[in-house]
Amino acid sequence: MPQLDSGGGGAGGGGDDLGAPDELLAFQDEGEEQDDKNRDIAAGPERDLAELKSSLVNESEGAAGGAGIPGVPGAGAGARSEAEALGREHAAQRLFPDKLPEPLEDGLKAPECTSGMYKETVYSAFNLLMHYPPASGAGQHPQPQPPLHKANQPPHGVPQLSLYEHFNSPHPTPAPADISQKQVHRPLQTPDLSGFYSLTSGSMGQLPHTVSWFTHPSLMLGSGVPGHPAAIPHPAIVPPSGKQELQPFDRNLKTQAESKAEKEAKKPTIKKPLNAFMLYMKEMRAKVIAECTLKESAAINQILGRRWHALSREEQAKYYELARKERQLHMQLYPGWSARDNYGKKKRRSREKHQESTTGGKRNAFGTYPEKAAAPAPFLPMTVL
DNA sequence: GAGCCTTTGAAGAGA
DNA sequence: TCTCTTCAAAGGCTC
Repeated sequence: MPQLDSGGGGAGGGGDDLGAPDELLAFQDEGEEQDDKNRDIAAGPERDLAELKSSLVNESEGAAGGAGIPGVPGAGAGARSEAEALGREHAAQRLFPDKLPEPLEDGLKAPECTSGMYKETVYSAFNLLMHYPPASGAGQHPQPQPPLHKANQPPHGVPQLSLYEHFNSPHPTPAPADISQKQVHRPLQTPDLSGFYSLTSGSMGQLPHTVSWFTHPSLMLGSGVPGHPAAIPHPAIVPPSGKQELQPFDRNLKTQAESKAEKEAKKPTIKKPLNAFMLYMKEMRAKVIAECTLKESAAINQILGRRWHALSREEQAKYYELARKERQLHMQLYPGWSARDNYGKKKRRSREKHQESTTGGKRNAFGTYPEKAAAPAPFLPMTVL
């Protein structure tokens, strides 16, 4: 479905039915955009890069002055020209030292961006893709391959693995314990995990073998992994708000309705599978941070967004395919899960507040600022005054 | 400490 | 069917 081969890539070949139409659409669109993209890359990348760089300079270096206000379009534009002048010379080199196919050329780094900060142990695209087979046959499951790097160890020390990484890691054992410290709910952990890790596919039949060591209450209830004695969650599962559960004696104080509501609220959240860009971002974030000594995710994401567009079709196809695999795996792990489950949980933002204050200027989900701001909000329960 | 910012893509909701 | 909205990650920042 995801026509990954159509682009002459060869990265595809997955024959699954879970391909998202978006991929095809994306590529179709890019078929046209690609020209622009290539033109962009070939003709004037430095200009764009310089602009981006300058804005980043404003944000990162000039943050104290408050000249660059992240999130406010046009903010810091005054300082931009100055920064442009300063940064134009180095921008392209510094931000995009990779005119070559990016993810696989870690060895090339702009000198000014490699001030000893870059560490190849950080999750890199290479690392991720090493777990991802070249799709030699349709319907085949990926064979775990030895990673080039020893560990996926982000700077903060907590392994951040995608589903695919997680389940295909040849050394999955330590991950759950570490992850659980930060973001994973561990409902039924037993001390006898070592043997559990080594379980073979068994009932999980078609999943990679490493999947089997993972179970979760939701899984055990609904995914055909009945009777597993222990649960080892994976990165997609986090406790709500990352908070500790109430102690039993606390619960006794609650009314039944309250406890029920609480119980509902305390259900571990199953996160959405990462899309292609998210996977790409996760891979390249550390690299950008290292190269440009940036830490603000907003700025980093801007860079990554541009880099994403600068990627070749084949390179993007890798991530689309990877994302498709993640979705497939996610689907298998949580058959009953729907994105609806998390809908509205996170963003209870005061949209009314925003609309009141920025009528006409609020950025929509597509990152643009629609002129017709008077468009009626589909649901605004609080607008009754 | 919750939420914002910023990106793209997937998917849900509603017209 | 189309448009709009929300959520995925991330970490500094603001209130």
